[in-house]
Amino acid sequence: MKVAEAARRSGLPAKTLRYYEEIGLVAPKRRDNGYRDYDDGDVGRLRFLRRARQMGFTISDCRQLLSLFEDKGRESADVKSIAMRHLEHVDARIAEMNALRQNLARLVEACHGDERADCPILEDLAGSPQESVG
Amino acid sequence: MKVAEAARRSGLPAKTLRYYEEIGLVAPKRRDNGYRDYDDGDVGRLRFLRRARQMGFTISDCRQLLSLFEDKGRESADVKSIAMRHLEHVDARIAEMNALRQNLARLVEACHGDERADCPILEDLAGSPQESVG
DNA sequence: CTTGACGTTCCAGTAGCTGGAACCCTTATA
DNA sequence: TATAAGGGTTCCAGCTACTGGAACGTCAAG
Repeated sequence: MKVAEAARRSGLPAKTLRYYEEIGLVAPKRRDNGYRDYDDGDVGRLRFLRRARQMGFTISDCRQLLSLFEDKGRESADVKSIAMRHLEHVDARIAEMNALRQNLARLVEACHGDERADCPILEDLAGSPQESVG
Repeated sequence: MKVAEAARRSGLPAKTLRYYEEIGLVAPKRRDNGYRDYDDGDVGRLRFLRRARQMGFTISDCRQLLSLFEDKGRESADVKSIAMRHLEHVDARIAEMNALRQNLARLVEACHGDERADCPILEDLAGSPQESVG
């Protein structure tokens, strides 16, 4: 099938399919006229990539996961190790975001938000003059 | 002061100071020899930017916040509006991340992670063959 | 033979820096 | 006075993971 059909079936934009070929993730055959020719296996790999990306795996992770997916002699420990590393990364990000969120919410609440110039948000960003920067 | 000292006092890398000048955020004077010459006001603006960036504001938001910071006739409502929009954005991201985290944790738990090829993580990423995509 | 819908490649841009090359300025020392 | 060290400068490339667009090729229908 041509790129538009593979895009429809995989749920990814055609542009992304071309990009994935460029970086060596999914390389379809070519027809005589130069058109890409995706088969069901390619579509399966593309769907796999779409879901892995949705889960937040990097392209580099996806490359390894896809290779494990194709390798019938794989060990599930290798897959789990990638997923666990990613989970730790996600947890760290969530913790950061939550901390940041608390700060931000506190400032938003403190700001009266009217026509006056006085603003705790700006004051906080400016910081106290004697603070150390290290 | 020269760029290294301004970097030290603001807590930002010298590279970032040059970048911020390039995009028109903080433009120090120049000495005759072409060296950047930061004053205390510049350092204040740089610290402000560092903290705003730490809070997750985009450079575009930072530009507006900095301009409000400098404008003594500002209305705090304008600051609060930017911060609230950012807070909503952060909340949305946190919600996404939490959902993703649940999925990922479930899969990691389900995978025995040993020498066997069988792996629920890969199965999930591959998806059920009859699932709809469109 | 033209039109239109597809396909192709290649280049640039996104956000926010970061690294590095090639070169300039200043000061201290041999 | 030559030179080396340790700043400074500019400019270009690269990072992630695409996305938009230009310029052009291919194919089926009218």
